[in-house]
This record gives sequence, C-alpha cells and structure tokens, in this order.
Amino acid sequence: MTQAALPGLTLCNNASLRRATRKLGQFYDDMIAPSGLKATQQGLLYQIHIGGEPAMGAIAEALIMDLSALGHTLKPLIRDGYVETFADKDDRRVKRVRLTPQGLVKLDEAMKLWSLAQQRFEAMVGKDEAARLRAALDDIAALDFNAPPA
Amino acid sequence: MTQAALPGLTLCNNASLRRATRKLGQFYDDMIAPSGLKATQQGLLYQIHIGGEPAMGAIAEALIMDLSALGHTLKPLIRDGYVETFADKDDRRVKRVRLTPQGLVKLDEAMKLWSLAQQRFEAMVGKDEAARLRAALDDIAALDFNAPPA
DNA sequence: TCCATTTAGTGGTATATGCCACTTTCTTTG
DNA sequence: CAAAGAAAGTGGCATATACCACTAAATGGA
Repeated sequence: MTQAALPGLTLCNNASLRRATRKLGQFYDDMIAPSGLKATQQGLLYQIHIGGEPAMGAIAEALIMDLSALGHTLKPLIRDGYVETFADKDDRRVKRVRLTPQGLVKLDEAMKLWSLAQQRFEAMVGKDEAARLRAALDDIAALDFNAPPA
Repeated sequence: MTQAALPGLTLCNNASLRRATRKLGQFYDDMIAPSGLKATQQGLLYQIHIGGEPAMGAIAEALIMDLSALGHTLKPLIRDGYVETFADKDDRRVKRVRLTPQGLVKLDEAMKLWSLAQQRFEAMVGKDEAARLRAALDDIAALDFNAPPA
C-alpha cells in the first residue's frame, strides 16, 4: 500500500495538470536523455526548426511561454552551440533564432528518441485517447481568461 | 492574426501538456496571488494539511515529485513560517511536515481564492469536461512506464 | 551481533519559468 | 518633427523541479 494519498487525488485542475506533467516529463526526459537534451529542449529546438528563423516573441507566443523565460531557456542551447540568434533586418528590436548545423543534427537525433517515447506512451494510453487529450489540452491553452466572466 | 504558429500546434503529448500547464498555471497563479502564494504553494500547503503530518516522502509520492525537489519547494514556506518539520518518533530518518497556525490561516485565505479560480475555469470549459480531463490526467499520473513494453 | 543493503533526506548544480525594472527601437500624435 | 507611448528583449531575482553524490538511520541476514 504505497499510495494512501492517491485515492482522493485532487479536484484541482491545475494540480492535476502539474502532476501529470511531472510524470510524463520524467518519461520523455528519460527517453530523450541519450541525446543529452531534455524533452523541453528538444521541443524548443523543434519549434525553432519549424518556425523558419522565428523571432523570440513568436516562439514565446507559440509555446505560451514568458518571453524572458524563453530567453533563459535558450541560453544553454546557445552555449552548447545548437542555436544562434541574429537581429531582424527591418526591426532592430527583433531578435531571430535559428538552429546551427550541429543543432540540426542534434534535433535529428533527439527526434528519433522522441518518436520512441511518443510511440511507447501512445501504446499505453491508446492513440485516440492521446489525441483527445491533446485536443483538450490545446483547448485550455487557447482559453482567454481575460474575457469578462460573462 | 497573432497565432500563425498555432495551427500545427504540436503532436507531442508532453509538449501539449506543458503548454497547457503554463497557461493554466498562470491563471491560477494570478487568481491566488492576492494571498501572496503561488498556486503550487497553495497546492502543497493543502497536501500537507490533508496529509495529517505527512512524511516528506509521502508528500513527494502523492505529488509525483522528486523528494529533493519537494525539499527545495518547502524552503520558502518554512522560511515564511507557514510550515514546520519535525522528526518522526519511531524512525529518525523520517521528517514529518505540518502547517503552523499562520500556515493554516494562509491556506484558508488561499483556498478561497483557489475556489474562485476553479469556478471560473470550470465555468469556461464545463464541469464535466474538467472532470474528464482530470480523470485523464490522473490516469497518466498513474501509468507505470517501467512495465515491460509488452 | 556485525556488516551489507536499503531507506529518508540534504545540498549542490542545472534547467524551467515567471515577474519586474530597464534599455533600445519603433510608432503614433500633436 | 519632437515628445509620448507601445513593443521586443535583457538581466536580476525567485520559485519549480530534476538528478546526483552523500549522510544518517534502520533492516536483514550470516
């Protein structure tokens, strides 16, 4: 009886979400670890890759992440030579981001591991259930909490 | 058109989860902020409260959180006088945790704010949908990734 | 009983993330 | 066009969270 605390679990949507995030994060992290990246880093490299030299603000917006948090998260990746930044030609306030050649190689490596993690997870919960879950999560991510509470 | 990156969103279950967690976390944090606590702290105080002077390991297990992470997270709460620890009578390795009187008052205050957040969120997505989502998240939290991949 | 092993926490280090104050660049206006 | 205001990032600070190496305490044998 190792989980006396679990029955009640929690009615808090936020806590439930965080708990699942920790759990799943550990799994994806473990699976992707052989590449030397964390799952968050793989995700960030991927986002940069498909973003077409995105501006930092665009990445932050896509990931629903604070701009300064993104800046911090980017640092290790820049330090390790996977990512580089450059000023936008038209607006000198804007800083764009791209993968370096090594970054591209590393992303490739990490994506293969990610794919395994993704497959293993979906084999456990079912592809449909996973898709439903992502849809629900994407809905939450799209909510506008500023809208007047009716 | 502020979300050119959203259409594709992500097929990654982990990334989707993290994104939703950031979003919802910001909302709950905002709502609970008047108490001076973060949503994570409110959740932790609550967990301690309902745990009946739980051991650190028990809390960590319930929250699916690394024990050392819990230790770190606990520090500000101890520093601010909301929580205190004491050695277990029978096993001196075990450190138990409880709320201080001020901690209890603060939790009370935070729970009222939490309740508002919870209500507002559930008014937006629907009570049933929220319950379904929590169930799905709890299932994930309960997965055993060590089981042989069949 | 004594040692090898397991269990519970701690501390250090590193990433993840957020807020705020501040600087630099546009943009909008009077 | 100059001044006010908005927009994009940076840096500092604080919490969230993980892993690892280490210590202390309990436990299970031989």
